[in-house]
Amino acid sequence: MHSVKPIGKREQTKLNNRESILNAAREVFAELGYGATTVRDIIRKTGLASGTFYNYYKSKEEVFEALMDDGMRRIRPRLKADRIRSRNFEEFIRNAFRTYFDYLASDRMTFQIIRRNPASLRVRMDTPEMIAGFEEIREYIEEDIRDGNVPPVDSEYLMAAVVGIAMEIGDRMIKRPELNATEAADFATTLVLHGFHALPIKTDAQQK
Amino acid sequence: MHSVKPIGKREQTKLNNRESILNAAREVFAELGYGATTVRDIIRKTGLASGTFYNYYKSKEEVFEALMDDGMRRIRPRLKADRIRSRNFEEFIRNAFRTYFDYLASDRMTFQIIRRNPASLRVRMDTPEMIAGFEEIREYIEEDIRDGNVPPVDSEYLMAAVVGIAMEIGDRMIKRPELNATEAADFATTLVLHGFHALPIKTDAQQK
Amino acid sequence: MHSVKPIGKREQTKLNNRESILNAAREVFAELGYGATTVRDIIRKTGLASGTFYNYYKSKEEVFEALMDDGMRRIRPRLKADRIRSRNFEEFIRNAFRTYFDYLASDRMTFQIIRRNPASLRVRMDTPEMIAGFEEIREYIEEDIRDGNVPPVDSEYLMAAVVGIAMEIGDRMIKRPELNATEAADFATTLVLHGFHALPIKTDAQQK
Amino acid sequence: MHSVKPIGKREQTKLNNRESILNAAREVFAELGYGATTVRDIIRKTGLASGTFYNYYKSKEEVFEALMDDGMRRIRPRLKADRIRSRNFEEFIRNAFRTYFDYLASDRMTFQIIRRNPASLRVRMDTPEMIAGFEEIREYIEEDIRDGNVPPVDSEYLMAAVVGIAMEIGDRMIKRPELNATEAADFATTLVLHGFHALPIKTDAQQK
DNA sequence: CATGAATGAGCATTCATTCAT
DNA sequence: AATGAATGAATGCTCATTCAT
Repeated sequence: MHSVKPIGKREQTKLNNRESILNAAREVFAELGYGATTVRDIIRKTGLASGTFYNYYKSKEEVFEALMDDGMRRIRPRLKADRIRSRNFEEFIRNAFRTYFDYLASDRMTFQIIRRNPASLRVRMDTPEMIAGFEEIREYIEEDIRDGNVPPVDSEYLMAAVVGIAMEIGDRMIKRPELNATEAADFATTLVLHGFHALPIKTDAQQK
Repeated sequence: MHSVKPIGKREQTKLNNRESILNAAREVFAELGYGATTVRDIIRKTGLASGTFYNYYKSKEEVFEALMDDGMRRIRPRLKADRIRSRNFEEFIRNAFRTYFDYLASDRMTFQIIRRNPASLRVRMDTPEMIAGFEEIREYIEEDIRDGNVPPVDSEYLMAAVVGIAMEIGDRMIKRPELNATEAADFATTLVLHGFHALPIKTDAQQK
Repeated sequence: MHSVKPIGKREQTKLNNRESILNAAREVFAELGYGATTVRDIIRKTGLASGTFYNYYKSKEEVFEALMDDGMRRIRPRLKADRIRSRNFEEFIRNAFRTYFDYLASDRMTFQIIRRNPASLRVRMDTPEMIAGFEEIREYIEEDIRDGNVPPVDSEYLMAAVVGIAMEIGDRMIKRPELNATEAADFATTLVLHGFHALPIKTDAQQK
Repeated sequence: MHSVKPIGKREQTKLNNRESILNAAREVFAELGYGATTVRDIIRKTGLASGTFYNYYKSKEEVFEALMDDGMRRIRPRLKADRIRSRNFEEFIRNAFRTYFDYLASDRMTFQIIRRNPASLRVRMDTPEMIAGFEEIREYIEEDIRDGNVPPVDSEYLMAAVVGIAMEIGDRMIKRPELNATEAADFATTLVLHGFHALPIKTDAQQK
């Protein structure tokens, strides 16, 4: 077996540069917050020449979008897998929350962009990839409605609720001293499936 | 009968200026998005001299914070009233969602700040007032736990879920052609109280 | 008698700054040529802060235009005076050329912008003021046509010819070791009035 | 029979590239104006790689010069022919103007470089070729002075006047709705030969 | 307390040019 | 000879902020 697609030195450099910029951006965003970050900050951390940056992205917005899309792109296949291996809506919701909180815990750094900011300004970008991800969830819901597994509810609102819960709980989760994705997923799942009075009881160990 | 609290001409001017700045800011933020707005833009719309601005606020962050706090300050008393007149947790949740979605519908403009942005960048600022508002909700929950009205669940996560649901559903609501705060409140309430299978059935009239 | 319009310190500064910028620009343009000059070069020579420049002009084009207009504005009244005191077209042409070449000789510097450039790039800006000046000449011609002093010729072309002659001869004049505006004016006038065979004979003294 | 000067494939490519660059430059200059045009713009329109450009010219100045020279080089032989076939100075002047205005009408595009510019900045480059062309005219004049056909006038000024008339009238000509090189040539010729009162009368057809 | 011009640090961006491939 | 990504100096310009009036 041999390398199917040999990569020239030029191609390699380009790949590396793109990667460098993304990494630098991730760090700077996490450090300074999105609003305070300037293109120059990213370039500085990159070590590349300023002109080079513009061969890859043309604004910090574009880098940020790439970063967000990157995250979403990693999640969506898992979400699709969740969907396939779940036997019913309950299971899908459970798996999806689990997937999301696990991912969050592992890539904590990217998502801390949100924090740090002096005035704690939170930023979220609805990139095409993210919107597509949300829509996918919505479609799953509609499929289940069609199949009679879910009552004919407002699928957009249900999706929104799921997303909102994931975001806010996820946000609190990564601020806690020790990350417990399972706990967060259980909480979110139960709430969506059965409402607050079915929520897991908090044992002493979980109190701070 | 006389004016209980006579206001000097100077005081009045100060009040007016503060108000002008806030209004100008609200409009500019809604128009340009938070990120793209500069202090200059706000000043320009104000008609005041640039130096004057700094007698009131010292950055766009501060104005934005004031704007957000303003909203929160208007909501919190209502939330407290909701709390008082509610006989149980269920009622409180219902009233709180209702209050929030009604407010959102009435002050749609301020909240559209979030939108508009070319790259659809969403900005949210966790001002002290907002955090306090969230904490208040959390305390209500804990009170109810202590009183045995609510099982001893993770109050922070429950609060986060409620907030997340309110935000995301609220967000979708104001994007819909006709605003229906009742519908949104019913949806959110039922989800939190009994889970998704109890959600209101979508009638034909609601489908597009 | 007293100063009718006392000028505050602020006004004075503004006047001075405008003047400084214009002077700096004139020098830099003369030194580097129009094309090679950058706004920063002008600012540098000015000594003012960079932002200050933009309070007065918003590009080098605008400064250049101001400079050109400035020259034209100084000439036009004299041209009008020439017109008034001339008893016929011949006299007007003679006086006008004379006025122009005199001005050129006195303000040689501004017009040397044109020169110096490595590739000897010549630049001319048709500012509104200049166009107006040309049109004025044209109108004088048309007036004379109406009055029967000049045959009904193509006034635009005649104006163009006069302008072209003035420019090119003027250009050669300021490059000569010693400026002789009278000689240039005589030459141009005779050519326009009677054609080349009536041109003044060049004496030995004038040959180089 | 065989090709007298066989051209290798390499030579052909080089010729093509040179041609491409010149054509691209002509278009870009006409579109953007000289000042606003960058080497990049030219390269982009060319389709060649940026490095390739530098194998042929080393700046936009050089390309512009080549472009101007190109025009001059096409005119000069015709001017020389005019000279030869003219029996006297009058005829030469007439033919020369005619040649120039015809050329202008046919290559209108190149000369519109001058126009277009937002601030109506007019650019003229005195390339060696152009200077040589002007000098040639001057030499013809001096020859005629030596031969006694023309009185001993200031040949530089006369040449300058002819050039100035050609330029300014030419400029107006190409701005007119329908190009009439004959009319322009007649006008210019008569002015130089006999002065303004001999100028062709403008018939009604020519008035707008 | 209002005013608004001056300030200059700092930013985004472009661009001519080089040079390894 | 052609290519096109990398380079980094340099530019135009904005902006928050100050402070004399």
